[in-house]
Amino acid sequence: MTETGKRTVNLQTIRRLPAYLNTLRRLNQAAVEYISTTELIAHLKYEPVLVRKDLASLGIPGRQRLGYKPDELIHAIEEYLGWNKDGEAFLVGAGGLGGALLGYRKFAEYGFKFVAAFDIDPAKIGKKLHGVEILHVSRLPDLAKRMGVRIAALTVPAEHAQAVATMLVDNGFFGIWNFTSEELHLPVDVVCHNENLAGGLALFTYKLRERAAKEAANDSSAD
Amino acid sequence: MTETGKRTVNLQTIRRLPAYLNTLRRLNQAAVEYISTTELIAHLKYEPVLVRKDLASLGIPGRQRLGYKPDELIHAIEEYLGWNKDGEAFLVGAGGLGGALLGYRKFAEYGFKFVAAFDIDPAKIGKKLHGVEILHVSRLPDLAKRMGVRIAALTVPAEHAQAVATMLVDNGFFGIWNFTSEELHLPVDVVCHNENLAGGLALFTYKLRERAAKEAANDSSAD
DNA sequence: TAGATTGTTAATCGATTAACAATC
DNA sequence: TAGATTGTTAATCGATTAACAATC
Repeated sequence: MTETGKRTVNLQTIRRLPAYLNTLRRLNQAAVEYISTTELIAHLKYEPVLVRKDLASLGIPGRQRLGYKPDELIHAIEEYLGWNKDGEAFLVGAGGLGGALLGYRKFAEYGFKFVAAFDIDPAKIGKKLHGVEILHVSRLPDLAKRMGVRIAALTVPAEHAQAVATMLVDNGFFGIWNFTSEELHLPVDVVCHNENLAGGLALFTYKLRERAAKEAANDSSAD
Repeated sequence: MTETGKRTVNLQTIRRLPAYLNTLRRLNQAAVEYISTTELIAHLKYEPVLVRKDLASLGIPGRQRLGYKPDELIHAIEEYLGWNKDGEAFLVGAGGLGGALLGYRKFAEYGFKFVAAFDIDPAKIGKKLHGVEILHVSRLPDLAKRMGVRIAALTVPAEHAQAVATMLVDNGFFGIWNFTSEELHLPVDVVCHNENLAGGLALFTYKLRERAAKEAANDSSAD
């Protein structure tokens, strides 16, 4: 029974950690010695208990009446997420979304970096986008081997997603951050995380309709 | 008691609906008369029960032994999400991510359209990005009124997010699709949906670390 | 001491999955 | 009829919230 007991990581906690990290870093510049959940929720709008539970899972203790030491928390979050050591990834598909990701400044703060970008469009090859050179996909296998990169963000058109993903896996990649709307079929030991923009839009428009319905109900009851 | 009973919308179902919509549309081109959950899960990898529950919430019935009529489902999903009538929105912040959203083809399929984009960078004003003209933010209030647009996607730098959001609300906007890492403080009747890219990265890198840990465990037990 | 806070255990809520009945 | 499927009710799982004890 090699370490089988502790199975309870809250995935939503992990989703929230970067938000804590952002606010903590900002507040830390003011060089405060302690920060309480009360202060945190003034910026993030979570329930106080939720924050304390989230922070508790980092394993670093707060001090009653005072709160937590911000830099301790910051380190603990970075450690927990593995954002303390630099992660290098390839970007495949240097279109609109791909370009946006290459230009996304915050990644540097999170210890994440795109070291090369790939495309098949001859017009793009050889050009630089936000300081990252765009290469032809045919060069990917060789470069991946030489640079030891085995993680990639996938921002190709949906119809090529599966083929490109398979190619990546065949070349030893074991982590794919999938920004396409395609559900990828991959070996079980490959980590794949789907971003799903359409799902976000669905939720947003649904909330809008709900609001509209509520408003209509109020209007009719008001006369 | 005006219609208070039925409070149980599954938000995760809503998130998944676009995935069904995509596959259904594609399969519908093959002009099949019926499609079963068995066929759907060959493309999407959800549990069969989950699919049936999701589809059940649309209120349209399937036929035993056969499945569902794809075009019926398509219409029902569009209706359910409000994607049958065109939604017009402004985009505020024509940087990398903003540009990517303007160029995102799928939005058209979802009945969603950006009719104007705004920025403060003089170098961008007047130019067109993916067919959408970029205007100075100062023109936003007037245009919003004239065009009747009250929904916006927010892709400005984090430090301006709150100010711009407040400005939007002051000008009658009631829907904000927030792509910044900032948690916005807005009146309760304003619908705000956060996209949170950093949270996605956190989840992805966490899964990667988990995989690495598992692999290390396997390696040591293998010798 | 009184009060603000952490931190934990139990209760609740929401979503998924299991079991199975219904039926074409 | 047998078999594949829909569709529903109950069980389970995971995450949030409520209640409260501990303490500086």
